[in-house]
Amino acid sequence: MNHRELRRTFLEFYAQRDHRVVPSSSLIPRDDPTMLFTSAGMVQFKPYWAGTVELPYRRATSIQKCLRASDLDQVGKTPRHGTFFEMLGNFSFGDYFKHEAIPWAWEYLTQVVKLDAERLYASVFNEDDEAYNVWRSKVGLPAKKVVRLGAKDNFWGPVGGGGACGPCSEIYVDLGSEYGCGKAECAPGCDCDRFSEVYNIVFPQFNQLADGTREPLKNRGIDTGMGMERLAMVSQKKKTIFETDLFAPIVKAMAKMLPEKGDSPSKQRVGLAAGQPPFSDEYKQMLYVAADHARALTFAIADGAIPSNEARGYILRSILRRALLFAHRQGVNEPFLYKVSGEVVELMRQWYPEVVAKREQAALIIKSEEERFLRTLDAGLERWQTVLEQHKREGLVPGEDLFKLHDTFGFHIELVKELAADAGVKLDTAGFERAMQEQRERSRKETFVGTAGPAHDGALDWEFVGYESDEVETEILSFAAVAGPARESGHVPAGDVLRLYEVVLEKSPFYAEMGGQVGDTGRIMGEGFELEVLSTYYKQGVPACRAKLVKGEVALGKVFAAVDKERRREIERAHTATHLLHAALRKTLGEYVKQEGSLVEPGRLRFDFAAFEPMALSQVLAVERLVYEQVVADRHVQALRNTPLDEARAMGALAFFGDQYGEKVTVVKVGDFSMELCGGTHLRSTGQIGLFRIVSETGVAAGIRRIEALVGKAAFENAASERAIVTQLADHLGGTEATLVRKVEGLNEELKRLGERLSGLSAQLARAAGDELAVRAEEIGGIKVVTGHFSRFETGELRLVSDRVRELLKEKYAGLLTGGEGPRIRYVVFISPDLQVSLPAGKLAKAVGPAMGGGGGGKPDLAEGGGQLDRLSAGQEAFRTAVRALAAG
RNA sequence: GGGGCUGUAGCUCAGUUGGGAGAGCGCCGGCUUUGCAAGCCGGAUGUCGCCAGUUCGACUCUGGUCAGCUCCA
Repeated sequence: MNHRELRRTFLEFYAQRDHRVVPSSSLIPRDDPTMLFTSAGMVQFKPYWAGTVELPYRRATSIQKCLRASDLDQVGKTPRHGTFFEMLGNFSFGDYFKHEAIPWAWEYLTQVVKLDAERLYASVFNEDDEAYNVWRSKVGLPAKKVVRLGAKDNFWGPVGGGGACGPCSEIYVDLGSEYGCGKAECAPGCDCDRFSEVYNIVFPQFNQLADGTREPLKNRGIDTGMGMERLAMVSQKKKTIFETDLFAPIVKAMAKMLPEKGDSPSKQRVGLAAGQPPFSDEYKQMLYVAADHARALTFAIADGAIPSNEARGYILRSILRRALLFAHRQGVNEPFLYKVSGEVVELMRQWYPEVVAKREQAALIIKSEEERFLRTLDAGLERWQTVLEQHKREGLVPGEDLFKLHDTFGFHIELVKELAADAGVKLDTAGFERAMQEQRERSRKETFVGTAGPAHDGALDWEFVGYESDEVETEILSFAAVAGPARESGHVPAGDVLRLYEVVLEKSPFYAEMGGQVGDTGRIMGEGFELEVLSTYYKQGVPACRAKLVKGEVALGKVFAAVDKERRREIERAHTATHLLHAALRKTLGEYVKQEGSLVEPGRLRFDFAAFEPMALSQVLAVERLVYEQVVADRHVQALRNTPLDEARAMGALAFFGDQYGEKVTVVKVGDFSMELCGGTHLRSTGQIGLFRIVSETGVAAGIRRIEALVGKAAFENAASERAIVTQLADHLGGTEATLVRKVEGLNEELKRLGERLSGLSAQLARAAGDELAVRAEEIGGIKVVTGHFSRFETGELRLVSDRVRELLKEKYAGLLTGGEGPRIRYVVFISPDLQVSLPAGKLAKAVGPAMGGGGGGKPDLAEGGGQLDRLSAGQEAFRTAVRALAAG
């Protein structure tokens, strides 16, 4: 079956069995900081087993985009490893269990995909007799084809920091003994490539808490995953996933597109253009690596990730770099992945409209990242050459240098190993590991590591009431003492305990950081105690207030909670303004403007969006004007809560980041100007924004622009201080505000003209002074000695004088010229070339300077220094004495 | 969050015991040529990332800071 049929038949198979077909969620998991990328099909369903949300359906099936970088170094080297993959899955939430899931999986593989049942095997968890019996009696597999395995292979999860987990049962395909290790005991679960796992059926039964303990799941059920790529591989009877129709068109297009270049190894390829390649193994590996990595990059970027130097972005960067390194070894030295990305889009456009929509942006981002890395690659290769020169003789490159290459130039040890093999030198890898270990410890030591335990057990019944109220009488449901970051706790006097707590309220008016809007601060007052709330954030799905105890002792029970109203209003100004800005950008630049990220703080906001080029000043002004119009029109801000997602879409509300929203959403409408999905807090009407000012428009990455703006009081202060500057400028320059610009331009020109005139005049004066000094030179023991003081000359002019004197006296001369009006003066000492060895100017200055109450130094022919005017004659005397001493011999 | 490297003309970069800011390309003007490619002559390019400190004197040394690259977390 081709990949189209596999997708269609799988979804149909389970749809016929009453499963809701759910679209793939974004590769970037919503509000789950423990995960960088969606790495399994079940990620979007995690809460359904936990029972923390209402179930919209009890059976679901999906084809989920996934990305795993954990086996990055295997990709391209083995038949079946990849970073990006599609996961086919069927799911049950408190509905059917092992008795249905196992036979269905078997039926799909044998009846629909028509895999040869003879080659299929099953595995179950050691202790799972139930699953074992289903395989034996219901499916009818003989005992020798059902293998019992340990927790390593057949106990699944949890994915991320915690959640659903349980035993699993897997279906393996025997690819044939030629793939195997040849050992007699080779069977499913063996490390070799013979038995390939295709269908993994997980039975989520437990909920794992952050501390590692497990409790029974509320909705036990089924969670399956079948890698699209491996399924295609066995269905299409290919040796590797890269030969399936998921990769072959990409690989083929790439082989055509890579140019024959210079004297690179790629030149040796024969028959490439015909697409019938006798590729070398290395070349083939490079194509596979690039095909996989281009898929990962294209999809991740389409979902909003951007290569960068941290966390998620860094994984993308590593992936991209790896592809380029493989290509580089094959003689490819220019950006090409971005073109491959286009092929990826072509192949997948039918199922993933989001990659089509973002294709230009993805290509742009990949290309600029490729260009950037090719530059560092050059710098690193240069560094490698110098290191190589230094250590070629002993034939061993020290660990420190290896670390440096890795640390500073991003040259992974694997790459350096290849380079070393070419150059015939060995590497001190032990020393390298030591240096890496040291760096790890340095980092760890400096990093603040989390707080003690969780402040609650995750089963609290709380409610956010901050949309309506700033203050509320409520209860503390749970609290726990926490350690502060090193900085926060650093100044606690010895013996005193820093009194920081995490507090969970039953009805909380405090907005917890989410969707770019920062968390609230405020106060919580209870019986005999008072807490100052420093920040509010979600911890395991529950809003927690981080608070400092300012009085008494914390206790559960009744409290009065009050948000810092003024600060909250400033935040809401920024948030409502963000919506206006977003809409104004779309009206000004075009509907293609897409929000990429946003930060909402008291009085200020940051808004990142996808755009192709910097905004013109006129566009910035147009956007500001549009926002202004909405502010003065005082539009009503309306929040439609609990709107079904489909309905919100139908209304035309802007939604971003794929489908990371729940089934019920809040739509925020500002008049008829803006409509977005948003869970944040807002003003009642736009007039409350007061003042909105864009303060910068910059680039943050290829294809991404960033606008920073101020609102309310901060905007007012900003305008006020600008006016103060303009007024001051006008005062100083003696013009009006209207003529300022012309005035400054004029001054600049005049300054330049005066400077030119001055340097011309000084040159003339210096020349004349030199003429006179040369004539007046006194003789000391055959050496022509020149001294002179010029109160209006600086060092530069003094040097010009000395140049003229040199020109006239030719040889056997020594000069000391001083300048400045005092009390501090400057001097230069100059010596003829024939005397520079016996009487270097630098040495002379060391004698003259101190004599004048200053210092000095310089080169043999010319030295400079400074001193006091009232000790000028002492300096000149010291100078003559030194010359006299030389003359005397 | 913690390290390392880099920051000099529009671009690519030189610039060591701290002591006159440079090269190539590009740009502007003129000349030469029927035109083009080019050639010749001349010219302007600069807060040496920013702020402090040390020093008689800082592109150079020290500290801080910002930006880019890179590694670790």
